[in-house]
Amino acid sequence: MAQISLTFPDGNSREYPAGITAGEVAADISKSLAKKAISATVNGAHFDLQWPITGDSAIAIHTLQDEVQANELVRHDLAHIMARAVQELWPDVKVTIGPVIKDGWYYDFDRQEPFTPEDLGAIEKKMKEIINLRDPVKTEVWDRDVAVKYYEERGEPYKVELIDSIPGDEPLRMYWHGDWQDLCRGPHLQHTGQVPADAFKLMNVAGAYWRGDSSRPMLQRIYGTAFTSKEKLKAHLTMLEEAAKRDHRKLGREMNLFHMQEEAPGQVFWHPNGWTIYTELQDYMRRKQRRGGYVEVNTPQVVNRKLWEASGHWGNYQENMFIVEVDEDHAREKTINALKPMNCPCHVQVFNQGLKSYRDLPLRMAEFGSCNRYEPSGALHGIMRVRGFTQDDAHIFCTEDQIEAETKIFIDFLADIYADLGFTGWTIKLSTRPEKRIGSEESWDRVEAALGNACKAAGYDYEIQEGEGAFYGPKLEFTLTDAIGREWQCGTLQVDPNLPERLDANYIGQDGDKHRPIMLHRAVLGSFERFIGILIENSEGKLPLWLAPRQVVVASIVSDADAYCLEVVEALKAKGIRAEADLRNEKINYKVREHSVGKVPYILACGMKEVEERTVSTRRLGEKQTKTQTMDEIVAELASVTTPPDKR
RNA sequence: GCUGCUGUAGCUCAGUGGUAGAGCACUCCCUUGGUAAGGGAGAGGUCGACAGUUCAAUCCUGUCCAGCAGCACCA
Repeated sequence: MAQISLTFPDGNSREYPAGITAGEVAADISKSLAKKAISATVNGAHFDLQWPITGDSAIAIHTLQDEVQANELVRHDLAHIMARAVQELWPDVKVTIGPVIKDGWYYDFDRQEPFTPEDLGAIEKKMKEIINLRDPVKTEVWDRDVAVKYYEERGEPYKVELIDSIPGDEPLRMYWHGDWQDLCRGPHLQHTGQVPADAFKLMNVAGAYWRGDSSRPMLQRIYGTAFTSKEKLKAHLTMLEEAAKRDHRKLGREMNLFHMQEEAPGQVFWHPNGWTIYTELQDYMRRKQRRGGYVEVNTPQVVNRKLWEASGHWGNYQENMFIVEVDEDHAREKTINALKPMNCPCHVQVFNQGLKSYRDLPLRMAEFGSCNRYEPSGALHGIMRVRGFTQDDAHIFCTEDQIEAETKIFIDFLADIYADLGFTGWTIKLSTRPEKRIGSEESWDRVEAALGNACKAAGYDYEIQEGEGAFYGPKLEFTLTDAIGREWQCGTLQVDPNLPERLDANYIGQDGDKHRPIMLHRAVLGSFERFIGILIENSEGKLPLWLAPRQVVVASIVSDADAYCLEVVEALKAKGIRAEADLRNEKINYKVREHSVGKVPYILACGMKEVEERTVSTRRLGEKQTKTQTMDEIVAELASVTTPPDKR
């Protein structure tokens, strides 16, 4: 038999007969490795230990210590083990697919009755039994016809459909965990006992459409989370609890920022505290935009359907619009309007007033545009996904030649704002031409290149999302990473030659002829509502000083200090600081606790000592240490730390 | 929109086929206390809405509304 040479990660290589499996190689190295080995990477691809190696290769044998591979295998085997457990408990349940996802896996089942939380407990118990069986994992390559026939006989239509969708040249692999069998690409562990039995947990059940298609049957999806050790599972569960503490819906209530109620689903009732954040952020954005060369406009909320027909929204977006019918007296027919879901058509109307010259371009037209969209009920989520919201929207009217420069200017503008708001980690994605599109290939070539070049010129890399652009033009998406690693797509820049065409926008060029401008739709925050939700979750409610709704509370320790507390509050207010007094008949411990829970960044306590010395006892949120400062000192300090970043 | 779950006091949640309870918050009283909950008393609810079953429904059934998780959606 031919010999092959296998090179190990340490650079050493050994000769083996061709067709040897990674498991046999592990056994050749040591008995303990043979036992601990879970899989192997051969020439960069991840295989299980049963896979024969046919040529010279670089090989690395993995154990549970190799986090990346171990997580994948453990989660993948757990998906199979769970499916087996479910079928052992309820033999009539049909299996579908069960992939590995971030932090775990899921498996979709077709079953008449819903799974209950008690069922999850039973499944988990059964899974542990299966793990303890230490059933060897076996694999075979099957002929398509055999596999189809097998699944047809077993009444597993979903598997048959899956086989049909696997390309004909791809071998069909079958895997066994004991007697239980599943169609699977692999790789898998040596035996079920290699799964750490105390490092997984079934999380929840939810509906999911077969193949992600809302016109197809809804299946029941069970989610699980798994790691390579009990400690890592525990750390993950703790992290989930931490994330729950940041929930903006919970903090919004606790900090008295806003509420929502049945009569206005998906719309926000902003309370004084929340509205303070909103207006501070908006004032900041307005200052930035003015300095960034934008003109600000404001356009109507309720607009006749004629405009939406002309813009194309009536045809493409109608089910997402609030339609308003007005039955005017003596009118022959009802007037039909729609609440604007976007600002762009209205901005073109402003652009179209008066004849524009090439000298007017680029024209950066901004609006804090209040929009209403009839979002599907299931999509609503706190203030993050709402039906009424305000965008930090702008449209840049320009020539095609100006796209690159305008894009670069925008990226710099956005980077500056994200930095001011405390987000340093963010990425750019460039979405390119989709299959269904308008416009010439040459124009797509030029515009996509312009966006890419602008990113590079601004000093940023970007990831390409092939085919994800709008039908009329490519776009950039700006995604920021929050304090606990979650990603939020906020900023966007979209190239649009279509709407100016539909709404007949034009300008007089240097040549004296009429020309069509291009529109760049762009936003930095996205919507104020969603962005404030992100700010709350990112900061766990401890907002930057300049955005904190209540910046200082001056709390009296004894009632004889009340008058002095009011004097301190007045001195702070005179500097524009949001200060209030807490003169309630409560102990200082109580007041400190309450305002700490309420995320007030500064608590100034005053007793008779402070009254006599004209000082305050300063305590910053989260610090146990207090410090005594004179009134002048604290007023100056707060005036400085509450200054918005663009005014520093 | 789809599947499942949930809806009881301002908040967090118990509970029962015979019209309801706790803790915190709130109001009042006592207490003037030095940096994360001092003590006492009181007030507060058409039990999400509408139908049905029943002598009787907050509880059982149905429809609707809203929320939660996931899916789908986010021209």
